[in-house]
Amino acid sequence: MIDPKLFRTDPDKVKWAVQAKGVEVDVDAIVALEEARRDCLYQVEQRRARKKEISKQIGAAIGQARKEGRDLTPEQAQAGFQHEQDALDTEIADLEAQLAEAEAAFEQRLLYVPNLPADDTPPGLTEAENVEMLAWREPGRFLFEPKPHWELGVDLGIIDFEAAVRMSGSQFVLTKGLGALMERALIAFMLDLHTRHHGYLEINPPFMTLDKCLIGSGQLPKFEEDLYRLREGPYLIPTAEVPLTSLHLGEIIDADRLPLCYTAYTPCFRSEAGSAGKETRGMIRVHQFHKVELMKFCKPEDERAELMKLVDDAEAVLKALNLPFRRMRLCAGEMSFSAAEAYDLEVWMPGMGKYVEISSCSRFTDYQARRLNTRYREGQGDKPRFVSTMNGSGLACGRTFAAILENYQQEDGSVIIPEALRPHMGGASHILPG
RNA sequence: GGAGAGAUGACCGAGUGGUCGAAGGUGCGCGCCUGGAGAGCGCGUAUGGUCGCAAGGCCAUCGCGGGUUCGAAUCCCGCUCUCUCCGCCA
Repeated sequence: MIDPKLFRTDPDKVKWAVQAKGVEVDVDAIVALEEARRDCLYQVEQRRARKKEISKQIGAAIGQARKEGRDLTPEQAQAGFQHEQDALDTEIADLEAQLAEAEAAFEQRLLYVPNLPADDTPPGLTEAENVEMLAWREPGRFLFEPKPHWELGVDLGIIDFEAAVRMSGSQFVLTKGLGALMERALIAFMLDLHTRHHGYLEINPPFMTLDKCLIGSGQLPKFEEDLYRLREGPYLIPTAEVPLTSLHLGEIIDADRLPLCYTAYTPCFRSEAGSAGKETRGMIRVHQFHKVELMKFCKPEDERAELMKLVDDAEAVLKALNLPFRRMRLCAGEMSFSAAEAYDLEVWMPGMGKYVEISSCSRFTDYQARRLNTRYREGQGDKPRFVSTMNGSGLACGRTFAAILENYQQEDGSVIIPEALRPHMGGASHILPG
């Protein structure tokens, strides 16, 4: 969440942010709730202070009497205060109810307020306003008509949509043979790259998570319908971002440990509500896919630089696989709810004839850290401050798999295996039809 | 799933109704001492909220949520988690 104080100190900035992201939030109503909350709090605290004072006096009187050897029962000590205490009790009970209501309403609304975009975020609400930062490698020229990956994969016998749909329903996919091996190789390759060369620590987290973590990273309460929930229990993770971001829930981290860089492979489960019929061909949009995620905790002042390094780390995978891509800076409205600054990497898909998102890298300022209460301490005696969090795909494996098929296809329908993956595939160099 | 034990500050650990936000220790910071280091000595060391220009005041927090009481770390109820034993299991 954003700093609740902003509603008092700079409500216009919040209004600007909400509008920039194209979100419907009544900021004035939240400001009013916050004021009501504070007013109640003051009233309650004043009465509680008086109550405590009386109790202390009673305690002191009893103690004093005991010291002097007099006999003073608690009832006698309390006698003169009874009336005032009763009055206070009634008032406090009443005010506390009001306070709880105001607080709950305020906090509830706060969860629906998105993060503030960075000041230099390109304005806009749609994909068309995203800004291309760089393009790496021209899309390859083909002397034949390149096929989309769903045709290639099926023809090569390494993807089986029908079997997956039969056993699990629409928008599931299954790989087999060299296809399954290549997916596994991609995971291993990406993890090796990030751990050995980019300094990330590998994490193998649970694939189920509690709602507090989903609230922490910003998926809940707003995007409940996108998630799979186990019967009355935890949810299946929609991305490794959730467990990774929750790694230091409630902790205060020593500053000299920062930045903390983590990478994790996990499957991702998404209901993709509302996307039925949209781009459903192939393995681009499915309910379950593999992803290697990158995630960092750092100090606020390092956040921007760390994000750019993280984007580089994600791009390194595409470069190592020699896949043409471009880097897009997302406009305000295209960024996720919790993000302040975001870049998408889009890989060229010759068979589909377009760029497809394969990584999304965002930084979240203290938005997630505030919800998860993850802080750091600069030095002994310093106040803890919220850490900055960021993450990015490095990369989505299914889409990378599809991109390899499409970019490495040959006229005879075979696919060359990228050099970088061969050590992970027992040295295989081609996937041949038949 | 069954039985038992436990959860206190960065850490260890005291505290079973009354100035307890919490003894003592460790760690850490500052100072003294020293040629220097160590030892020793002194002082200081939670978080959040709220009011205040500030100094500081006030409120909350001893796993979480309720209750009893004028007053709860301490008593009662529910929950969560950890540990031990039993059962089951990849």
